[in-house]
Amino acid sequence: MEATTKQFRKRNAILTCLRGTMLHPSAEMVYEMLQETNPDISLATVYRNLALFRSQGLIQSLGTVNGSERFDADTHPHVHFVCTECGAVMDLPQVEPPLSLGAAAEESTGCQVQGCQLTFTGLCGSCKSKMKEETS
Amino acid sequence: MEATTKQFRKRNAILTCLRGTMLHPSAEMVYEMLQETNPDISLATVYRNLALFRSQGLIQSLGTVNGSERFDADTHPHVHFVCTECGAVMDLPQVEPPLSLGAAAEESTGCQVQGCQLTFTGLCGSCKSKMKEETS
DNA sequence: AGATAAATGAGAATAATTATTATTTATTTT
DNA sequence: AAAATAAATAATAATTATTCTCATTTATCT
Repeated sequence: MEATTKQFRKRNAILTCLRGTMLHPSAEMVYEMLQETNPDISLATVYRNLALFRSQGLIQSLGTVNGSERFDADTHPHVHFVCTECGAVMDLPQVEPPLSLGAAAEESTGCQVQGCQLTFTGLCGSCKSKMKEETS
Repeated sequence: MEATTKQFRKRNAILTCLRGTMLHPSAEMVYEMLQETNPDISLATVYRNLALFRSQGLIQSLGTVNGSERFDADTHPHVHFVCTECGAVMDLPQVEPPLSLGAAAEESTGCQVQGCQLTFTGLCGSCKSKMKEETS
């Protein structure tokens, strides 16, 4: 038990970090968040384990925002919003992912659909406010 | 007229190339496609002008596939499919983009929605076939 | 305990993209 | 039309995110 836990201490810290945030962070962001509690984890280990988790289906990639790949520990189908101003990525739990469209896609193209990603882009609440201030 | 045309000869070649393909190419792919007709265009010029076109709203980015950003000269809302095996990006004109969901997103979050991107991932027809062969 | 295997740290290597600078090309001014 | 100014480009250096390498640590198995 104790030994087993210790073996994956860093690995678990990375997964726990990702599961405990709503920021949909990049590898670098995970690394920085871990500095407080686990300053002995290297950036390479973060990258390595994120790749591992993804290959295991434990996490998903949301694509890149401003050049950096963003990750999500929630692998259930759900919709995202990306702020083009500040790069924030957030869930839109109020919006239903249109999974039914996947079947239509398969029928019409002969592709085999495995995943679906719906992302809205625009200005988040706080960036929208800032824009108004600057104008007024 | 003549002079004006000449001034933007390379710029136009890049936009024309993107408008004339269904491949949703990367900057590198555009560069390679242009080699036949415009071997004197440098890769930097391709990058520079793609960034310009995007800032002007003439083209859109579809995000990165296998590390490279892909572009689309069709800025109307439409759905895409990305093959996780070969990296092909194709339109799914049969699938209606769920634009109405954008309003719901705005109401529930206070964000200002400006764009919407729906992408299905999986195996394209030809990669699906190859998989079957290997299994049989 | 000794041998084997897995995980990690540190930094080098890679690949995509962006920035810099000199040069070419076009436009405007005189 | 010549000179001056501005824009676009080529070539390449610089940057940034990510991956790879390898020596070292740490754990597991015998």
